[in-house]
Amino acid sequence: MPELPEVETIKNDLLPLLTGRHILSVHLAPDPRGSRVLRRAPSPQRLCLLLRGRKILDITRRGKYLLFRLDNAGTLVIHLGMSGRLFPELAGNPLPPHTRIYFKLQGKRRLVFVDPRKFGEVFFLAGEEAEPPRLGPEPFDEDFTARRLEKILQNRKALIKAVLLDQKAIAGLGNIYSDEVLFRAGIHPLRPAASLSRQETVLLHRQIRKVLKEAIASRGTTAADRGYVDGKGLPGNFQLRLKVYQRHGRPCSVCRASIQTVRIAGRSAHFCPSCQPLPGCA
DNA sequence: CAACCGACCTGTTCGC
DNA sequence: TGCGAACAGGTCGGTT
Repeated sequence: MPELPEVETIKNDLLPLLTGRHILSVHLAPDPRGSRVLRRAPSPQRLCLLLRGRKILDITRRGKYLLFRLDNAGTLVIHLGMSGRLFPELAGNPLPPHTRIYFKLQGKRRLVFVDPRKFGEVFFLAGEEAEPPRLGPEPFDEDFTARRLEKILQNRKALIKAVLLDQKAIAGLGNIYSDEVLFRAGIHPLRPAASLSRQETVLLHRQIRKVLKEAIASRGTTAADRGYVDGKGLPGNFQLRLKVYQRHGRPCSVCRASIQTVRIAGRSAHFCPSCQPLPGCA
């Protein structure tokens, strides 16, 4: 569930604590069904070999992925999945429940990856600027223009909500922020992506950046049923600013209409039927 | 290839 | 009150 703002917050928290430090060793928690956390990694032994003794030069983010740049021209990649938490803590403390992997670091800390639902993943990519494949443009990159978004939407047959969730189209949006962005742009989630006007596309582009920026400033969203915490173990604040997500049946903060839910692309989409009208429907 | 759907996973919520 | 069913969702892989 951590989406772009949550991953960005964690990255910013970890950056001053971890850059310049060495990874002393890698430890995999025993798992009776095999280690799902390394399902895409080379192999536990090979990963250990690649990481042991490496210095963390920098930490960056691409979409929802955290990228640890290492001094062997390689990149340790971590995706938090639905329930993943990543935080440094003092060695010697008991490992938290659902710890999948941890890294002993230079100094008295270790970096712990906790993930109850096992959707998260750790792997290694060769290359100084390697990044996970098949990701669309980064919302804050210069080349993500309204024009580029227009091209992305025009070529799609899917609904706008489904396209916003597709990481190959745009990287970083998940269910929370796609709902919130559509609300602020006044666009119904069931609209076909290709049906948006130029004006609507420009508005959507603006709101993607605006909502993500606000959410980063609020240190992410810790929703009712979600255990997101930042790199310091603290919850975010953006849940206080949500307009539609998980507000089914409650009054819209703008027009007081009842927030509704519809199923799209296997996800629940929340929207205001009055602020986000569907053309052709009364 | 784009679109769609089931599988993965477990803590929480819902319904009888 | 209790217990099982349903739900939550990011990504992958298989199918159409």
